[in-house]
Amino acid sequence: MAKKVKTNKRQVILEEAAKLFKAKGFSGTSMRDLGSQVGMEAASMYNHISSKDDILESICFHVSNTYISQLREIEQLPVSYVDKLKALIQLHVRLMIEDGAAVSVANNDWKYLSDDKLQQFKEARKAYEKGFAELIEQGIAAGEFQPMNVSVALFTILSAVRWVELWYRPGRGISAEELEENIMTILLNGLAK
Amino acid sequence: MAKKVKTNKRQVILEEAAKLFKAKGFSGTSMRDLGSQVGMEAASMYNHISSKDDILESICFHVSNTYISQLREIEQLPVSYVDKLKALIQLHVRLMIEDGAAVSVANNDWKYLSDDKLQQFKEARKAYEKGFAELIEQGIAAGEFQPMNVSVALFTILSAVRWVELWYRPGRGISAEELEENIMTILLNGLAK
DNA sequence: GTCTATAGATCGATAGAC
DNA sequence: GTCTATCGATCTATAGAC
Repeated sequence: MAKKVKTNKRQVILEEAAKLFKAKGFSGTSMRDLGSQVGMEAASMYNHISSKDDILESICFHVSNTYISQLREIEQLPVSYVDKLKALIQLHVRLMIEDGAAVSVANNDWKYLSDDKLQQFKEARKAYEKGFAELIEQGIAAGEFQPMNVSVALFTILSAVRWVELWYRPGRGISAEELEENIMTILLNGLAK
Repeated sequence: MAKKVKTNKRQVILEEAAKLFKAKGFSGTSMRDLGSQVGMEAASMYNHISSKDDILESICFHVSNTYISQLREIEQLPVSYVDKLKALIQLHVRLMIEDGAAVSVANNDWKYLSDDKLQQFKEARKAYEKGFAELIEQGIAAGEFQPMNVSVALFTILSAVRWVELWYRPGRGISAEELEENIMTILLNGLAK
């Protein structure tokens, strides 16, 4: 017997919630808003999720887990630091394009996580930033990058890829590949001639 | 008779509101929260402001007006395009450091502006981006910048300075000047050796 | 101009019928 | 598992005493 392809209703709720949270913020989105987007009464959703906080947690940790596991893979690649940095920039641009709403929520609404989950999320983010920073540090030590303040470099890179969330639309006349290339060129080679 | 130095209570409300909106978002901040921060009952603040939306509008348009008027000045300077770009990056870093809470609100909570004000704000932002983009375009035409996608360059620059809002603390062991220099170097010359 | 009290709307979440 | 109905809390804003 073929396994039933389960269109998990919880998953639908999480996806619509990410879109609404991105558009109106976690606090600005009511369970009634979300219900009408999902096609359900607010009360009915509680058969699939346990609370509004539950939704936020699922979205945020799904994103942070994805980033961290991908970083671990990139760290192990037998390539130059320049290529590792390129791979990371590519990762950010692609996650932003493929799962932009969830990434946006993890970037902007994580602060509404309840106490212990907030702590967990901050630690996950710190771990990610630490791994990323080490990669930059090693790249400088290896002579592949200019000597510079590692924190400034790290956050400049992380921020430079974040605007994709606010700006990118499929019909904008630029493909994901072109976008990655342009951003990488600016970050690696600079704007000046 | 000396003119009374007016410690405008409205101004205090706006400043505390910017801090709270930055920390908890516009929707996540209640008038009671704000009142207790200001040292007043929520109801009493309505003698100084007309609504919660009024507060948000004042903050957002104060910021957008500042950016636009400064851009107009920089446009008129008799210097190279590289120096104009440097002046703009400096402007962003300094406004972020000096008035970070308000800038943060204008960056993140403008979407809660009510209909007509939202329209106005979007137009102001578009005007700013247009002026900034033209500066990049002219710099490319003058041979000072690498030929590249102007929109990508614009938003990479704008984003690269935004993280300062999330990261900068006076005691972080880096001055505003060092910060500006580091960011300018990365954006103009790139990370690669 | 600040307060207490509260109107009126809306919030997250639950109870219980079906 | 979805609905209607509603609880109790909290929201913005106003009324009116002082």
